[in-house]
Amino acid sequence: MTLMTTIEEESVPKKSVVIHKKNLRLKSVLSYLYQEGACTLAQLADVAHTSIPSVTGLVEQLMEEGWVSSNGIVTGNNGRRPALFGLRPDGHYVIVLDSNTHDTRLLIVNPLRQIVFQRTVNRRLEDTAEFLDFLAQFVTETLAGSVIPKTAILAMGLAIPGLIDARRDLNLTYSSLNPTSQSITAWLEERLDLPVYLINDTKATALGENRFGGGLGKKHVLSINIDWGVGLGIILDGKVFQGASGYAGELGHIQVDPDGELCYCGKVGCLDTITSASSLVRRVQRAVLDGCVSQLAAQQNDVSQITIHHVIEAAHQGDAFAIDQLHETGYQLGKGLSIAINLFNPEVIIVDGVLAQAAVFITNPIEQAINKHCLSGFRNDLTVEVTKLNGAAKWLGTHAYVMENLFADF
Amino acid sequence: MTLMTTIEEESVPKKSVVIHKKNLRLKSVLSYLYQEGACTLAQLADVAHTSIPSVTGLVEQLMEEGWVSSNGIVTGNNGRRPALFGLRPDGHYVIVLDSNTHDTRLLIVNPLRQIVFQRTVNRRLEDTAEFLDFLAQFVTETLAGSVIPKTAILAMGLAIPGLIDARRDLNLTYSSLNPTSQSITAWLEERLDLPVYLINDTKATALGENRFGGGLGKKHVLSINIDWGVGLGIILDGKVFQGASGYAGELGHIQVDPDGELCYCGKVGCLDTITSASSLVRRVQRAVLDGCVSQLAAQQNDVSQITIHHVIEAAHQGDAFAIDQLHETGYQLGKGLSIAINLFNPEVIIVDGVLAQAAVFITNPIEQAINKHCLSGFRNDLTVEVTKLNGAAKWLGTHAYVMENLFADF
DNA sequence: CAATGTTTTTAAAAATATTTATTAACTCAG
DNA sequence: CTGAGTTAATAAATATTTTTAAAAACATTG
Repeated sequence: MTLMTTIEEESVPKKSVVIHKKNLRLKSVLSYLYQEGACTLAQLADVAHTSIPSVTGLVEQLMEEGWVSSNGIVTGNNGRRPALFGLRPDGHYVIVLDSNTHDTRLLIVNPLRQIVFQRTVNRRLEDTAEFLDFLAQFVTETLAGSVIPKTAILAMGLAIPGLIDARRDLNLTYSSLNPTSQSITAWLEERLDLPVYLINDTKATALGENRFGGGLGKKHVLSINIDWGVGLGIILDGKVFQGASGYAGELGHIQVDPDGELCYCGKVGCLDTITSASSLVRRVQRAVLDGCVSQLAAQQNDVSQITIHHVIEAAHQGDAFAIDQLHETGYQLGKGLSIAINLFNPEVIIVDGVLAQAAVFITNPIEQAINKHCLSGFRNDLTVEVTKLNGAAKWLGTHAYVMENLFADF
Repeated sequence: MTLMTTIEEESVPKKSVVIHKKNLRLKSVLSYLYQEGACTLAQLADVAHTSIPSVTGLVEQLMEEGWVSSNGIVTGNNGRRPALFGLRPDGHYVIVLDSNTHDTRLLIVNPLRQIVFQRTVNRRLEDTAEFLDFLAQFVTETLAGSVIPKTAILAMGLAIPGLIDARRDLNLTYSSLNPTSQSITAWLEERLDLPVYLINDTKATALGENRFGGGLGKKHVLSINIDWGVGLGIILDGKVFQGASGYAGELGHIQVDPDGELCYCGKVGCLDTITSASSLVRRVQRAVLDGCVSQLAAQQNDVSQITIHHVIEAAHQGDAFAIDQLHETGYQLGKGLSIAINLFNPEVIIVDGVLAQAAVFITNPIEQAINKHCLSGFRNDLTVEVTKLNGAAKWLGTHAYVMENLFADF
């Protein structure tokens, strides 16, 4: 599947510099249009570092290829109004597949980041070889049943949790997923006949926040995803930071308590064991059994029914016990985050995941811990925010990851 | 002071794209020549993404401006031998000023990274307003006494320890250094009539290692500098990582022991209090007083004479006590480093500073700790090395920092 | 030692991009 | 509602860069 009419000749071994430069300009035009929406030729000439006549030619080419369409004109300005150009919403769809510990979700997203099709299935990510089969089948089936023709789909992005080897596209945590002699992406690409991009879910969330959420325009962003564990997504210099192998950001498994609980990773006293949403719920359940004073005590006869949502709900209603519990988790999390802050010196920290709904009940204790455990210099340039994307950060980030990689491959 | 005959016109508000592109090409040619030494036109055309006739023009221009000279021809190859071009060693000198807790050192370095003049004065970095005066005077005096004309000097790089605000060029640790209403660099620039670049010493060391030492060609490098404290220098994507404000990499002040010693930073149980060379010496001195079995016990009547060099020397001679002490420091350091590894997922860790002389006596325990505290994925792609630059990493890195910034400003 | 093959350099031609100038579209004031 | 003032798009002219071709420099080999 070709991305676009390649400018390249058939049998030229070394890419000519003029083609290389033209591709570079096409890439920056498309990236800019993707990020900013409709733009004028002047703006595009600016970002592509070229002249208006040149960029006019590029845009014409992209219009012929179905990427771009004329998109009205600017109003209100003085003088002649510039024409606007933007990505076309039809065609060039990307599949975003999000498989996590709750369910599996497939989105078909257009270049304007609108969801044109959506399907969720109640099957959670499993550490089995069959699960990849399921994913491939799920995609194939869904596509067969949808009105969107396969040829209109450009690529797929797969966001999953776990330690992902970004060079070999393997998942070290859910290692049964890895095909015997191939990468996850190569396996899926073969089955689906589509370019596939693999990204860790937390990294996708961070990218989504950086491109379209609270971290918009910021260079260095940390995003924490509090769910089963604590995931840290890192944006440095406006790019997803992967590290040498793709494992960067394992905050959940740094040791914070040498005498702590045994973590599922095999080590002792990991941050995960203290500050994840699941450990919070476990603590609450135990306390309710022990007869604590709280509206959550109403569930005393079946504490297993208590979920993180109940705790957050209770806190919002003023339940002191719930607030204290969230405070404790937030404070411990903030302590762990302080380490990351000392090392990364970020501009924003964005709280994502289920605990984001706890709003100030989680950000306040985090800030408190940061104030105590970081030098003042770090704090002055730092804000702690809760996501405003309402859970969309992950798929938005996955989509952006796919699109930006596609553009980069020109 | 102009870097080179600017191609820019006098009163053009918006830089024309053709000038911008030419400057970009000049920059990549100069950077490449600086990094690689002598090159052929074909190589330069390659890195500048342009044609050979074009790069020939650029090189001719740089030769006229005194940057570049013809540098012999390649021998041995088949076919016509290409001419080599390289930076000229005369002129375009850069002053490297290194002020630390031991002494203050001034180097004049040519574009080939050869030291053409050197002067060390036995005055250590002080947290006083007068110290900046001293630095300026030291530079002025030295220049006046040297045969190198002031006009041949392009810029100065100042490497100092401490938390440096890279956007405002202030030192938060040695805060008395900061001029009342200016940055450190602006103040020095005014006094010396030279562009001045400020860089944290550990970051300079990391850059030196990445460009010319063990981290050569690697993308993600951590360099630890063990001296009075523990400094972590971070190279990500081949660039010095500064973070939002320039504070990135404060490994020394993450809390590793909540019940530990009080650190000079005001917090408790910082890594610095456990793993710095100075704390190691303190522990050794105490043990010697307590009558431990070691060749170091010979100094029992005046333990204050025992330095880190004695301990390392003893270890190399097989002294079990010294080896144990180094092991303990290395292991604790490795534990702290494991956190940074979990977050940065680097390719190499390079040990610098006085403890580098301890060689395997320090790297072995570090590796041991990493093996215990990091997931296997991280370890597989990671090596721990001792610097091979013999203490030159810092000034080499400072020089590279200045040169690369100068080129970038074209 | 000349012929052949290889690679760099230089020169001329072709392609491409940028500037400048012109035309078009539109406000707003009088 | 007309003309001055603005800004955008287009066209023509200019400049630059790349490509292609030819020449030069050198090694190898029969």
